[in-house]
Amino acid sequence: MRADAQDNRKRVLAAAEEIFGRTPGASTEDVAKLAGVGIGTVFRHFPTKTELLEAVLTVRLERLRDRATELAGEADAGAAFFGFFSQVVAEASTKLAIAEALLASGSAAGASARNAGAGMREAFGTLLSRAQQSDAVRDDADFPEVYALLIGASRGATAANLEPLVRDKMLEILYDGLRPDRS
Amino acid sequence: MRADAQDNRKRVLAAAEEIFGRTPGASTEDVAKLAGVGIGTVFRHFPTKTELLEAVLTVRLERLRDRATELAGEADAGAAFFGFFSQVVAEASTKLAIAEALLASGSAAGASARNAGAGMREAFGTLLSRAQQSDAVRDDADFPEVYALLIGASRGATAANLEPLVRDKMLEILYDGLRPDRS
Amino acid sequence: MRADAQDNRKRVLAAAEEIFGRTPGASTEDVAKLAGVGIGTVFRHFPTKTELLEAVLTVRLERLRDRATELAGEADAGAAFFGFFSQVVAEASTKLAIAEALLASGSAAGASARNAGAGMREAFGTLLSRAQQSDAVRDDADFPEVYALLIGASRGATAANLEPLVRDKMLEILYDGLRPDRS
Amino acid sequence: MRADAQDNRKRVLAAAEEIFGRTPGASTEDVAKLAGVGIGTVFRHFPTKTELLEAVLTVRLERLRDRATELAGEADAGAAFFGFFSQVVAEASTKLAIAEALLASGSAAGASARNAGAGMREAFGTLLSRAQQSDAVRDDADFPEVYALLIGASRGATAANLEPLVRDKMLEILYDGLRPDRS
DNA sequence: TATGAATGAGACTTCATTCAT
DNA sequence: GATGAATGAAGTCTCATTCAT
Repeated sequence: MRADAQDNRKRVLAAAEEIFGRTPGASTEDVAKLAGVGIGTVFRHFPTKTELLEAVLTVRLERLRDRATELAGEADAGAAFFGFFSQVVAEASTKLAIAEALLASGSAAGASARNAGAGMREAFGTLLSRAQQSDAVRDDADFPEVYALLIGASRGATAANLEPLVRDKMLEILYDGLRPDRS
Repeated sequence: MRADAQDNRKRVLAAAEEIFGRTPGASTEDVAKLAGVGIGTVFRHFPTKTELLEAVLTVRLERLRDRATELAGEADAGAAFFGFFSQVVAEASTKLAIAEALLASGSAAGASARNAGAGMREAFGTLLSRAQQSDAVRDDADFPEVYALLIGASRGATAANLEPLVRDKMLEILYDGLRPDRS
Repeated sequence: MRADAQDNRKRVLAAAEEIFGRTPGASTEDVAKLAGVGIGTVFRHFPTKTELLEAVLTVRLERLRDRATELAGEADAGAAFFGFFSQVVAEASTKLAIAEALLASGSAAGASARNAGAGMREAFGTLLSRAQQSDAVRDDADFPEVYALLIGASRGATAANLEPLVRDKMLEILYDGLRPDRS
Repeated sequence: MRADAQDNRKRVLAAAEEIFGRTPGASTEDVAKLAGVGIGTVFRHFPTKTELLEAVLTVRLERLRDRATELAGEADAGAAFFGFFSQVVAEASTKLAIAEALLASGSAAGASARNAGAGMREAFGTLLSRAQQSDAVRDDADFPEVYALLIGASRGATAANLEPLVRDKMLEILYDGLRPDRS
């Protein structure tokens, strides 16, 4: 692919992330406008609106996966786990809007997004295991429910449009539930 | 209003609840078809798609409010609180889809839905206070964060499409966080 | 026809005259509301919106015909002619709106309105002849062009939404053209 | 704008002028069909039916303004004035239908049409003044009533669907009224 | 007869997608 | 490759007309 084509692809992707993060119902034309390209260019790189949304979601998920992988190398496993959890929740609103837009487009996420999601979940699973091994998280919490809590906290924070302070208090309650019994 | 008109109104509302619960992006025509009436009838009862969505959401919220009010009379305040919490989460998926559809229709919930929402929150607040007075829920948990947890758990369960078993384990963790310190 | 049916018919007609005079694009429902009857009643008396409009127009035209016939008996033929002319122009706006509504309904005026129109034109023709015989109007002005002037002045006054003063000055110019040569 | 787009814009405008001139209540689809383009194309060039109608009306008014301006340079001021008057009346029917369609679309003419109208009136005012200065039109006729006569004659000719001969006789009467007193 | 709820064709408008330039 | 004009299916909503109550 030519260099300028590469460039355009990136600009479209960035524009899409911004627009769909704000307005899940935005039109493809809006994306083109923000990216500063013609609408034809958007469709050349992403033959379908669904594919564009998937690409955006994939980028987001890969970023999270990378962050999780990075944190997996840290010494304090508990801090790594809870730090990642908090960060995901803090950044949730944009990503969720995108996921919803994708859903509304009438398609479950395609292969690439699914892969990125799987990678992210795997990395998060590692963080969880290590936190449990170092006694920072209770042992009887299995991955599915912890992951559901991550999703739920993200969505709760987004939907209620929580102030950071309230969000932190919500997470503190949740983390208390996740920590091993102190008795 | 005539009896048959009442009937149709109910059928439209029921159809809308079912359809939008499944497919937030559904068309008004779909609702009419499921209700077995002409599209004109839908618009006669709900002059705007937004109003239809609001009506559906209002019904849902009123149902929850009534349930909360009812539980507020029970002897075991802790059981009442956690029972309501669990029920809301269990039934969340449909209601959430409706709320999303409403949002996508470009309007914050109107007066009636807002009222019903406020009523529901108030009743839930009462359940929380009583649970705290009877030492079933920790005292330092204020309403905003607890409500955010309710929303979040609902959305998490819905989004992840959790099996009941996993959902219960998720809630168990959450409830542990909400209970007073066990030390 | 029963007395109350007669009554309803009149009320519908009056309401239609008022509404269509103001708002040529008004709906039949609006007429029913103003008349204080159900929409079914409107359609029972006037099976078609077009027929309703025609009835209204017919009433108007008959009123004008009667006025012209009445004036034909007056002594001063010139005063009668110009008086009628001025009155028609002054009252034009409502009637025109109705005629337009009828036109927009996609039908030339039907039999009854045509008859009433013919009657009115005939009476106006008599006024003109008598005015010419008494030297109040020039002899070389034939009916078609004088009638066109009547229509035109009516429409001009209506369209331009003239103040009465300007309208009178306009008519004065026109009347000067209609009077016999002053040499 | 690309050449082919320019072309289509013109074709749509021409089609609209023809259709709305004949049938004020015509649908946008009809315009598209006559123009030989998809309905989407009509809306791309004129995002609203109202805007399309305005554009058509503006074109018409600008044409008249240009003609008036052109005539203002002629030597015989009287001939210029009466010539313009006659031409406006002769071409009135189409323009009027368009103006009505615009009115029915629920909007007073927008900026561009208003501007064009003002320009036309100004140019017509100049024609009038010059005709008065050269004693071709009576001095006590002010602009408002003369303009009302122009509108009225146009509408009268249109509404009555006059044959050219009758129209000319009507105008002759009107012009006699406008000329200075011959005594 | 009166009522007003039901109907559905048709209007305007949006937007994902295609294709000539 | 890029552009943006063209397309038309689909959605929301209106309203003349019909029909059950």
